[in-house]
Amino acid sequence: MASRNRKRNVTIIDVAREANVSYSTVSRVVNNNPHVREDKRERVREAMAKLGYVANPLARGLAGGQAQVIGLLVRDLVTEYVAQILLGIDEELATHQYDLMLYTTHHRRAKESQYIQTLTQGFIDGLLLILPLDPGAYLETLRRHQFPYVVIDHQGFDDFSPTVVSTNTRGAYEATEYLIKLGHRRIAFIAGSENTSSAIERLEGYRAALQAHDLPFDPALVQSGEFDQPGGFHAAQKLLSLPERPTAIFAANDASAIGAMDAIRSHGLSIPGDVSIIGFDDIRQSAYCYPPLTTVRQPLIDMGRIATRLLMTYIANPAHPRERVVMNTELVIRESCAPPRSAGQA
Amino acid sequence: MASRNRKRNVTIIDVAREANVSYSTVSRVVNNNPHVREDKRERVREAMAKLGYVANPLARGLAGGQAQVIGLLVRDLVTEYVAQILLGIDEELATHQYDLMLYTTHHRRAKESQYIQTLTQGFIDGLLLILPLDPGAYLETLRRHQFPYVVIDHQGFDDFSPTVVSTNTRGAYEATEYLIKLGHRRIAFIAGSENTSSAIERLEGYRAALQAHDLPFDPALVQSGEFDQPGGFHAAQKLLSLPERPTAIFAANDASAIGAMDAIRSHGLSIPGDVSIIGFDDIRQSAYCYPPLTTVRQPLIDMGRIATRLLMTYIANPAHPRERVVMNTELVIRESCAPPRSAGQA
DNA sequence: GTGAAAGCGCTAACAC
DNA sequence: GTGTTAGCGCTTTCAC
Repeated sequence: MASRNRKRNVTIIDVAREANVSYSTVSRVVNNNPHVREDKRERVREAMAKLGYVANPLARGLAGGQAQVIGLLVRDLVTEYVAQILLGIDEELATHQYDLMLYTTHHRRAKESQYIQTLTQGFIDGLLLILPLDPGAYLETLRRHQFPYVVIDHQGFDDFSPTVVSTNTRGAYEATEYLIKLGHRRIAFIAGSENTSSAIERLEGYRAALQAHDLPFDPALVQSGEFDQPGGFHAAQKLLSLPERPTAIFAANDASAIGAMDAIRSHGLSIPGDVSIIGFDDIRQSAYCYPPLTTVRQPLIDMGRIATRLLMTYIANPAHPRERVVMNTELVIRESCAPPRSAGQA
Repeated sequence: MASRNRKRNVTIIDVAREANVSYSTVSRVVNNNPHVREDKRERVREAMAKLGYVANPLARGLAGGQAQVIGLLVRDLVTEYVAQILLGIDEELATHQYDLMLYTTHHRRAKESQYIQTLTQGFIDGLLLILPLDPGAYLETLRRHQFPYVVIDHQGFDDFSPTVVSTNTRGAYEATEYLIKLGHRRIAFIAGSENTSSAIERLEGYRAALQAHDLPFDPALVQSGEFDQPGGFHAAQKLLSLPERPTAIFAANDASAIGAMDAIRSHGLSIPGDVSIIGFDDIRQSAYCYPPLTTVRQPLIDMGRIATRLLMTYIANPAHPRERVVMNTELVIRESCAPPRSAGQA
């Protein structure tokens, strides 16, 4: 264990000596405590500037104050989905003088609760969770610790958690309805990872739209795509090998839609001529794939931003009532959908 | 300032009491210090397990130990380029029991040095820097503090810094040569942000290839694309308005290449029929844009991974000699390049 | 309003 | 090998 060769940094004590006050006064100034006379406050400020004082977040955290850091718990960093949310978080954070600690679970449940343990020790002041794997296991812990947190894109289970979600069901409904109105009758669905509520809700939206338009729900037309590109590819493979091939595919997210597009082409079929395809999320790739993907836009950046804003509120004011924010999705029509070849029959 | 309602966590002292040893012994066990008798070590381990002890990183850091956290200093999170490197870092970190602290400068130089100040206070054990803006200003500070760090994708300025880079010059040379061999004579270059060494080196590679093949260097054919999509778009606009239009464009990165593709199409030109285009990086979008982009692949994930591995080495062994790792680039041929229409003349 | 002093949980000398 | 103890830099009572 190599010993740290840390040069002594300027501490609160140096500042106190320079300003000729006790060091608790310096602490008060640093923390904007109003009980300091104006002239002293000024003197301290000058001393801080002169010495180039920077608070030590470690010491602050340890002593029970704010570390000025929030944590972000995610499954992985691979997806554009997470990247976009992260973008929003980061942007918002910049205006709050907070830093970000990244906790990646790499899809292992055990890691989630393990992290939560460390977290509540003062290293971070609050926690953002994107699409948690198994929240039941530890949201309770967070609440008991009165630890500020906000969940992004997860609902169900738990009605007490502050959450930012989007209108998954309605978005899926609209996407499916769009295909129906184009004249499609055999519409397949590439589902997301089971037991994520967004996946479940999108499936619900799909079924609801079918039902509303008196179309039968055929379980054979639903394949899991695991929310990723390879998953979408394989799901589409199966769907396209069906005796009665679907004329349109609705994928539960863009990543699996893009995988599905590969599969469609590898079957020698054209998009949207032979098969229409629609996704969900509107990640950057979707506008640039070929043909540009029609999709349900989820305001990911805003979701990250708003979740962060909520968290900041809860940190500043622990008594603040916890909210649940629902963001609107929006159908973005590009070029991957067309009426089916047999549309005339409709 | 809301006071933290922190429930008392299990500390080293609780473990010591449970195991009936002094708490420095517990500390030794936690830190794998060999000077502990096996039976006591075992007893401590059991006590830790029983009580569910988790070390407090704050206290460890403060007391001069390792916080088990490394920092990552980046300009922004917007780009696939950074996202890919981050991916590699994250993957490698997972095998090391280290966590990641994210510092985003949002392109403001002042923030960079401000961060460095806080960093050297023990919050993190080491620092990774991606494409630093103004390293001269603080790499010296880091060195003086003997603070472990690794720079990704930056060279020049500074010969003492451990670095991971790729063969920018050679990659650009090969890309340009590829276009030349296809028969192109008027090859434009969309440059990256000035004063980043990778941008400079890619320009060098481009010039060197022209020279090697006895083609004149025409400054009018070089436009800055700022390494991003809008930048690439505007640069291409200018290039395509030139009296003698280039038949091929080499963009200093994929993001600007994709922007350029938009511009080419908006001029009513086809790719690669009228204009060939080649990029640099090989981000995910490149394989999925239309037509799929020929590009110079830079092993971004590996660069992140290797940089992290180096950093881990330096943290564990401060005396370890600092290295400079150069990663090979590779030409990835897809469908955005073809011989010029007038190739017969060549 | 302000200072003194007691921790926060831990590492690393230092004794034995 | 193992225990004792002095900090690390700060927040927060508690007196005055």
